[in-house]
Amino acid sequence: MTAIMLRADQPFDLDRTLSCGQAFRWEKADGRWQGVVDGRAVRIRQDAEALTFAGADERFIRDYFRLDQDLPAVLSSIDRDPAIGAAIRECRGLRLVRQPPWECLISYLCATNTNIPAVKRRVALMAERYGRRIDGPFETAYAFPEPEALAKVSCADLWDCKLGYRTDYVRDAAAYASEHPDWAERVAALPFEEARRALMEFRGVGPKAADCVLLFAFGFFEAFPVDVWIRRIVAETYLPDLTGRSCTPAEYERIRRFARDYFGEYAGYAQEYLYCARGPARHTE
DNA sequence: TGCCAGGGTTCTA
DNA sequence: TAGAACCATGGC
Repeated sequence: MTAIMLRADQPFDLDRTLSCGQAFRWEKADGRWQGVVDGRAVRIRQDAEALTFAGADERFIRDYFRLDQDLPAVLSSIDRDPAIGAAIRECRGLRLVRQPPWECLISYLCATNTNIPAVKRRVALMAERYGRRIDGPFETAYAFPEPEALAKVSCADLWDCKLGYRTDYVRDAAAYASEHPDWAERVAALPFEEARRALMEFRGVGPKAADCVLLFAFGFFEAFPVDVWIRRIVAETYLPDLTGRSCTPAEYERIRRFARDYFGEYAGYAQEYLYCARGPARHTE
């Protein structure tokens, strides 16, 4: 086991960070989190300012959890009103992790019109069946399958991973990514709006999924994904003239541009804090 | 049992 | 171009 002593002036809340719904491969048992990230089976726990972990080195842990990002400065920049202020107080220490782009893309392809437990199940099934088995600090861990591995899977077998109508989207993305292994590097090198358009070239990736991948994998912090929860919060707090229940493309565009102008370059952090602090109907872990 | 969920695509007017 | 229909599944 390796330990990091966190700086008192740089808050970090492991529980908030891993339970807020941004990543789908972590589970908590006996006070410890275990998950699979980028081919590593990682076990980690937090006791106050001590972060103890196995399965990865300190550099990887710092990079994945963005421990070197100045979180107080980020939160100060988005703390614009009592609503986001309350979310910041409730969830202080939540950090946006740096997810592997390929896994993040497929995870959010699987996250359309569904709930978080179902997404976790789909991702876990794909990993168990088509991912590489990993030795680590806990038993039977599987890496998320590489594009080449998923591209070879039959439609029926992928369907059996509970993907439903998303099956063809995953197969198409796997075929493309295996033929263009530099796809993520090319997206990362683009300006934000161009990167967004590039991600939406994948069939099954619309504005919401693209914004999630930009935020959670590529570190475009101005991305502001609008799901049903965020739309509800924005309508109640910031844009009361929003009508109806569905989010039309024009409305999505209006909300994300409002958020970028209002919260600034770290609007994505505001989104995640509002999402994490949302009301009592939250999902179960 | 019905509604809802980290939506997107396709069809139609 | 906007709105409606449709899509599979699982939690509650």
